[in-house]
Amino acid sequence: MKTLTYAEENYLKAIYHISEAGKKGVSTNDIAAAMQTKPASVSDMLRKLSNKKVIEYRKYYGVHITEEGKKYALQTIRKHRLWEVFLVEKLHFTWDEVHEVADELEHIKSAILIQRLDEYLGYPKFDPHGDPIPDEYGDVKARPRLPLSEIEINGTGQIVAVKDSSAAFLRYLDKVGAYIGARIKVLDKVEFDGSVEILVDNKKKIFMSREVAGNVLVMV
Amino acid sequence: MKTLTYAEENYLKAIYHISEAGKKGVSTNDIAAAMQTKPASVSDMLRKLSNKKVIEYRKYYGVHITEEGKKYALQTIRKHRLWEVFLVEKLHFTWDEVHEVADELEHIKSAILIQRLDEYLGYPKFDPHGDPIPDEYGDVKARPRLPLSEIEINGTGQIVAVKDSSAAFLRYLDKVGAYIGARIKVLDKVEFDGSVEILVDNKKKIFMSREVAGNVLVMV
DNA sequence: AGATAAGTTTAGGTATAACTAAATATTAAT
DNA sequence: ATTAATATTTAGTTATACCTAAACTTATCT
Repeated sequence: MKTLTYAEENYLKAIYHISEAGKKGVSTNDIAAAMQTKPASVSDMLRKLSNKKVIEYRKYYGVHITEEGKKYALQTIRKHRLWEVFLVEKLHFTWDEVHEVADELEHIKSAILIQRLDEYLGYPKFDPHGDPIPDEYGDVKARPRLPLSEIEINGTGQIVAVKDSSAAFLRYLDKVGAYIGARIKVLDKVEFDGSVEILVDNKKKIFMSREVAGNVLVMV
Repeated sequence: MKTLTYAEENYLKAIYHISEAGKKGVSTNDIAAAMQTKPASVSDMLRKLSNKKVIEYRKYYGVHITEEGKKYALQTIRKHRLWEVFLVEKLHFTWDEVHEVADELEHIKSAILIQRLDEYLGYPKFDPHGDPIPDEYGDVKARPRLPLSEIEINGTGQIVAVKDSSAAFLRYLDKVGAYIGARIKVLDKVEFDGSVEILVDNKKKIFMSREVAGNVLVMV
């Protein structure tokens, strides 16, 4: 069991997320953008992470996360998402308020704390944004999901996650009446601008632009 | 609102605790002992804390915490103790397991988090060790308390706190049948070694050495 | 292919927070 | 009032994690 610093955990988490999205080598620039830092700082860190064998690093050719690195990344993600559940379900945070706080809480080291928290929350499988919570071995239950924009007319499903979980986007969703867990039906799709009309929970009709619908993930 | 680093918060908390106990200037050596670090490191930190005006520092003559410093120290103590209540009451930690974890949790920055946690816990006034929880303005409800060793024969009271809250000491107390909140009566005091015989909750007779009894605080 | 652009790394510097060893100040003891 | 003991500070070093500026590598364009 290696000990990673906060910064190392954050970089590893970012690298994991980027490689999950793209499925190939992750570039220094992408990491710098995700971490809101400079490429030079990223190069420094990649050397450190490589020494700790949590990534494979070939200069100028981007990085791949190792199996061991994935394990650490998933532990951090597990902690982050469990704390998000806690904040929303127990402390009544709204789902757009939890991110920053969970980003701090995810680094608390105690293993027993996370085990007890998990138990206390009733072993949740998904966080408030609909993202799956890895179990203590790093296994994730993936849901089959599609962007709302790709569901055909009269297709139904349940909103299970969002791609862009920025506070602004989440607030916007709440405002128009969409939320994780909402049952939806696509009533109409406008050809020329790609916007969709959907029915939420069989009672509320709302419109969404192609941009928004592309960021809302639905389990069909 | 200044931002203090984790290390600065920890030093300030230690300085506050030591000055509360002794009521006068706090020495570099005392701080080094409390922080498990070297005097040279303490000197470094005192310069930094002095620059931030949270302590008054005269070289070679120890430090005094300022009013502003006290405010920050009490905030950290408030967070520490609220998290301890959470760990014991919600996650069923025993009172000797909470210290290390709370030492990490106390540095989480979100003010709204602490406010909501306080509410969720029902605005507790004392932590699991019986120590008072400062309110959001730093006000503490102090309980009048005496070491158990100084209570006279037939005197009664309630265990409200311990001076030495080390895990070993707390486990020992639990083992002999003492705990925070226990109602006690002093049955006998042995002259030559200072040990005491006490009755816990009107049903269990236990013995305590002078050392142990001196570390158990009783509200009379 | 050679020039330019884009991406990445290195070199050198800053701040935090620790350390050891040496120097200095204060306090206690004869 | 010196000396000795204790306490404290300074100087110099290390490690993390960031930065800017310059150098270098790879990719792209004509």
